Amino acid sequence: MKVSIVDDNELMRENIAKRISATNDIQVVGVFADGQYLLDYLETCNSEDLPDVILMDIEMPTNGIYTTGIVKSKFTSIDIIMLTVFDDDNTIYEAIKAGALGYLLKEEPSETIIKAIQDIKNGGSIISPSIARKIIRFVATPEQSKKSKPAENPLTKREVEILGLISNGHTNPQIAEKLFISYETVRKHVRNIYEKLQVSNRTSAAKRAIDNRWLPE
Amino acid sequence: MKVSIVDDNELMRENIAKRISATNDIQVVGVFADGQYLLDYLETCNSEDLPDVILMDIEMPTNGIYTTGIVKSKFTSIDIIMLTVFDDDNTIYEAIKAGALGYLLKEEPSETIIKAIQDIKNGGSIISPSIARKIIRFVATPEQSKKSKPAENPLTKREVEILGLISNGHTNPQIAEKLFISYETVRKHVRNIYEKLQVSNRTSAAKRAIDNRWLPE
DNA sequence: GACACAATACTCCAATTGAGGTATTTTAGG
DNA sequence: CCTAAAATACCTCAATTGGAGTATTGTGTC
Repeated sequence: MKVSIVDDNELMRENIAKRISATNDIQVVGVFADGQYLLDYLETCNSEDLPDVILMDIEMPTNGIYTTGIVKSKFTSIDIIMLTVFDDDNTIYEAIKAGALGYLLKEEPSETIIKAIQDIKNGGSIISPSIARKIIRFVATPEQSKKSKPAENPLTKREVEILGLISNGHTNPQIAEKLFISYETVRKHVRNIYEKLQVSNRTSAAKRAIDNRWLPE
Repeated sequence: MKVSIVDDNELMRENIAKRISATNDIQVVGVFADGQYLLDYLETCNSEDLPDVILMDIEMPTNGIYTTGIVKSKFTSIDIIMLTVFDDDNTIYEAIKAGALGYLLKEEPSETIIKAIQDIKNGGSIISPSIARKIIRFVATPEQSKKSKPAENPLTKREVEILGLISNGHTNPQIAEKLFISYETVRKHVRNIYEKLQVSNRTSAAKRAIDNRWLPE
């Protein structure tokens, strides 16, 4: 299996290369100090010479996340494992979005890196435990709480109900019919809604309701 | 470290118990055939006797995902590792949502299970490689493509611009002023929008625009 | 340069909406 | 039981909106 390594620290990349090439089914076919050097190299490669797996550092002039995105878009068969010291949520998230299939901290022992390379071509992903925990937390976080917290809803139950119908594009006569109340009553509710929300038309009110997730899905 | 095991297969749970209790910092303090039995046990426990970690199977009368949710809500200090044969996306996702911090397939060797138990109290998570791959794919999937694909946008650039202002609650006179065009022209655009979208009021039009993500964020 | 389409602008009419009231009946809590 | 809030209902007037036209001026493409 052909593996390339990208890391701006010379000692580190040579060290990793030596450690993993001791395994007989792994062959290091390229060691680069920057993402751009890797990209240049890949462009010159015959497809049969392309690496199967790339171990990618992040902090480089042409950074590893950007490089990962380019590699995955141009060479879909190459799998990428991030090998870095970064463990903040955003870096992890961006790396995965860019297409990384594994994420290891540099502190991992050689056997783990080697297992990651082998597993990745088998459809598996190896992730350092502390990184895995952060990814799990990310998945467990409800969609809406990732965004800003909604404002408190000052409306009554009936008002929310009517605002929901407004948001769906219903007119006042349609709402009256649907709720079995008079047209004038609907209008009164609507005006009360406007006053509470400090708006003066139904589209603004609908926007507030949607933005704040006041309406049931 | 105190570990409990929940699995409806007697052979399996005894087997796991024997394998992990060979490690001297792990002590099996409860083995249950169903989630409900575990919950009953936890209720009777003094807090100092509660397990630190639970290995949880999924397929049981009181299923493991439900049980996980209850345990995490009542006993926040207990960490839960799923130990199961299920590897479908939805089961994994639901387990994580319920609060599982680790996810292992039953095929994993004893050392991996033991390492998972030790790591979890250290702030790490161990996930079987094939499961990890699926979680990574999940995180990498763009938010919107998890939902239905948006319809093709039949509107012109100017129409989209105006629909955007409508969606923000602007009136036609306000839009006219903002775009330096006449009020009557705005109304013409708006009517063209309605015709193309087959709607007859601005709130419906705004809803379509938002639902289909036609507007820039 | 011809042609389609987008963008601009206007008129007229009817329906809906927004803003200001008042008033009665339910509902929920103390 | 009493009271406050919510829900109901109605009136009036002005502004905005929606629907139906017509017409002129870019703009880009073949």
